[in-house]
Amino acid sequence: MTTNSPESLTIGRLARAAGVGVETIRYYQQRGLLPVPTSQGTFRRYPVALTARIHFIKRAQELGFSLGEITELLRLEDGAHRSAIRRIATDRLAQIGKKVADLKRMQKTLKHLVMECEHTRRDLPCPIIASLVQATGLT
Amino acid sequence: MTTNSPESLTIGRLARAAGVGVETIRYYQQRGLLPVPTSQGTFRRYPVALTARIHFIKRAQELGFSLGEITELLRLEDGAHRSAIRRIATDRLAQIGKKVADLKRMQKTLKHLVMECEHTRRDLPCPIIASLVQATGLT
DNA sequence: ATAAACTCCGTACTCGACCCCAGAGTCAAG
DNA sequence: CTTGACTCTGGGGTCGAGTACGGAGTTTAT
Repeated sequence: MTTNSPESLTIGRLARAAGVGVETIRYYQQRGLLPVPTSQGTFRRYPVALTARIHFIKRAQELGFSLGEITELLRLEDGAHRSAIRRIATDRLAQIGKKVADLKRMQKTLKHLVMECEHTRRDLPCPIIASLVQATGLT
Repeated sequence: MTTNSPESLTIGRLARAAGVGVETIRYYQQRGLLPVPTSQGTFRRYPVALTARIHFIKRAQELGFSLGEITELLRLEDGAHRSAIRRIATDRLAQIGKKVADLKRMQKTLKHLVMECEHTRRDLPCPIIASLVQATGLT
């Protein structure tokens, strides 16, 4: 009996099908993102459809959602609670906006410092270090 | 006799002076960012000047440098190796640029999805969920 | 003189998203 | 039927930047 029913996969095959590691699947089970099938043999069998769920998770991660937020999204997966879903997305957007602003501020300052450093005479103190030392005289 | 020699502080006073926790100082010592004074009594005494060093660290962190990078910067603190310092800074700039690009991509996709979701009829599936379920239609 | 506050030391825990390992059992192919 | 690839359970480790804790000793203020 080659139990090659295309309906169900072992965890390893599911992992390969979904492009993740076996440990990732176990971890998602632990976190409640994936169901743990009741094993009828010694080994558990996973419906092929779970690959779609894993892809969902991965795509959501690419958009920067945490596994906690993704758990929420999966709970609302039927799409019935649109406003709740939108809230999760807009919260995330706010986080992203804040982070981008922070990074741009850093970027601006650093760019400025690097340029200054490139154009300051060698016998003067490095402006990058100087700006970090700032008011208080270090060294 | 108030033994308030203004030259040296206990770790707690140094921490308060620098605006960090005592544990942070110990952690920085462990990481080699701060020297461990040889204690002449039972308790160690810290020169006031160390507050400047801690401020240096904190300001560098605000620019997004990791403690590892800051260790490097402190090693080059004399400002003699300007090109090495610039390399650290430009490396960091590259990281920031990459991160900003990533975040903007996410932001764009998410904004688009939220807008779509707001303007799609209630009887149709939520576009946010739909986009996660389906194959990657994201940039 | 006594209590509060502090210091030292070491260890362990936090968060997030996993990865790696060991040992025992099991399944599928040749 | 053997071999090798797989699965199960359970636990530990990783990274970064700290935070928390516990107990013993010490200093300081009253």
